[in-house]
Amino acid sequence: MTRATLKDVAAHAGVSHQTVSNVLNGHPSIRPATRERVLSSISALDYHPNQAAKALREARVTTLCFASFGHDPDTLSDPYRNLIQAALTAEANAHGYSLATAFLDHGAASLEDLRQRYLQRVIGGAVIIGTQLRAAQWERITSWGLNVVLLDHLLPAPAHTVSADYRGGMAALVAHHVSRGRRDLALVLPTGDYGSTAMMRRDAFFEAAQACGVRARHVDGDWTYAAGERAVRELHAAGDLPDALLGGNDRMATGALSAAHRLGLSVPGDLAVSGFDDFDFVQYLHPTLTTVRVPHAEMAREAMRHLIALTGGEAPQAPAPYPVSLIVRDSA
Amino acid sequence: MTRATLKDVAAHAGVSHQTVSNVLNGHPSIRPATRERVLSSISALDYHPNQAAKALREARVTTLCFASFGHDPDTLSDPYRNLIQAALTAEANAHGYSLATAFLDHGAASLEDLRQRYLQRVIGGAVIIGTQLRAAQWERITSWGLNVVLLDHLLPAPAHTVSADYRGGMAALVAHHVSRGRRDLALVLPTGDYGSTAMMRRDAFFEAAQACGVRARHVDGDWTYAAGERAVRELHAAGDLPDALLGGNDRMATGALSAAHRLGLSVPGDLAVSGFDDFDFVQYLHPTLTTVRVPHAEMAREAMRHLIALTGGEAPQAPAPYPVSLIVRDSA
DNA sequence: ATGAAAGCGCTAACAT
DNA sequence: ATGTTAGCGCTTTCAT
Repeated sequence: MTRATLKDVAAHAGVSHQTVSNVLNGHPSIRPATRERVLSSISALDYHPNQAAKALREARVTTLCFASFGHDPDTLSDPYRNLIQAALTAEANAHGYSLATAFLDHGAASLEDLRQRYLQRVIGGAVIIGTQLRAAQWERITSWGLNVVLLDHLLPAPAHTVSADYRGGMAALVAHHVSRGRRDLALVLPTGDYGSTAMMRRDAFFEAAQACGVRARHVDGDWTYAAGERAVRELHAAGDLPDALLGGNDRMATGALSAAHRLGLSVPGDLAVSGFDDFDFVQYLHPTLTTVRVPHAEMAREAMRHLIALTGGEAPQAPAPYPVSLIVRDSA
Repeated sequence: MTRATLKDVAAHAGVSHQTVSNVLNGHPSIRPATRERVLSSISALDYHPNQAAKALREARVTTLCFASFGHDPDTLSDPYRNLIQAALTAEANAHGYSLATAFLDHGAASLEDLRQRYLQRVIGGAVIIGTQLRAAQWERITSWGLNVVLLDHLLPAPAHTVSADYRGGMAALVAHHVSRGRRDLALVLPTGDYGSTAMMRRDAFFEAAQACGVRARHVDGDWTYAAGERAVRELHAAGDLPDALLGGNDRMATGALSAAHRLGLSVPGDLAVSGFDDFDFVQYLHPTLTTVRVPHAEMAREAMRHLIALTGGEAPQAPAPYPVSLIVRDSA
């Protein structure tokens, strides 16, 4: 079945193809009668504009990209990604853009792939989840000229970033643990590259703990369930278990809970455990998880709006960090 | 910065633009010397073909679509979606296609959106997760002429489906529960529409239970954590708790575990709990979850290969159901 | 083995 | 208010 083109509609309505185009693009100075005739021809022929032709002629790209890290199933299946993807897709579609996906890693090939898609006009911009992005990679990407908005990353302008008030969230969390009598806090987070919010949260953690006069330590962990479990097991094996373990995300907190169960530790009796994100499933853990809620979906929508503005040549204002909130449940 | 076109490369190499095109598309009858010259011009000018122009001229679409259900965070954040999306993306990119995403629901708008994208030549085909697809929706989609491959759905040809051996998996699972002394099994699954694998698994469940001579019942649940929790709570409230609860997926099993904890039931002592999927996080539940592993990623790759073949005008053979395997852990 | 001409479906610029 | 001409960047067809 060969689909109708502008010309077919024009012939059917007895006007020039340009008039049809004008009607479609809402141009002024079209006689109502003509407009009516064109519109009825359009629906009679079930005409739909060819986006490829439009894109070529207008020299603009109608696909944007969502890039995130993770090849292993554990990282891939982080609910975080899904929520963000859904929000980005909805926002992009609402503005007439399609959203493609890219999965990055720390090798050269995945970045090269993204660059190819940019140079071939397949994608016009990208929202990148920054949590695992390394400084060198960021520099490469910016050197291409691709419009990029970073989620969960904090870099000075001219970078475009959307982030949450992790500093405030961490301060509230530490205060909560201390108010419950905890005096020896361990935070599991990746070491973090320049601009990473992990770095910022770690700093906020130490500041807050120091202000409260309690012991604070940092344990390295790469966001996975396994990392949370390992952290607790190693601290326990070293005979230096803290009285509160702060997971840098809900997955690591889940792993920590699991390790506590296996070691026969009671939570929160022997060890308080908290997370960061507030994903759905943490209400179904045992015990239910105390965590910091981060408005990932709203942040993603803002990032997409920002990207679309950039793509349209605007210079949108940097959004303020999004407020987070402490959700107290049973684990801490 | 304006990017190089075929003409620019041609001028730089001192040949016609057509010759450059021939070199790029690996046409025969190009003198090695010419070819060399063209290639060096290409890299000198950092030329990259414009996909929009190519797509227009070749009248083909280079973007495929991944469509799945779910607007609520619980469904959205099912790890299932992520694993499948990553596999589909990798396979699509490997074949030179981009992958867009669509989120469907049971309203008319989301399907209309998909249809628009098809008619506007934005997407050339789709892989759809069938678990929540209704018969009426499926009929609408097929009426368009869009190439579609269904994941986790079972419809007779000419539908294209990729599925797993759920029947065999269910039989093995029931046999396992019975071998551990269970005599009263409850399965939580949606009621399921025509072609849904939920329907097939439910049938297999009753057949297997009957063959073993044990009691079997079906409880309605919509794949969410909340549904699993509700199932256990309601059975318990009714004073007719089974001795094994089979979650139709890992999320519902997780919810069931949570309910058991809150009701003070020991697992697997008072109640055995099993899942279906084998996602990463079920190893971190307490107790660890006995489940049936489904090779979602491999199935997704096969679905994408199938779709790409369809898009290329081939008539690929229907793949056999993928084998599943019982993973015994602590919960059953 | 290479070049010239035509046109995919659309919009921008100009003419009427 | 509408029609005509030109061309986005590429590939297909046909000449040379």
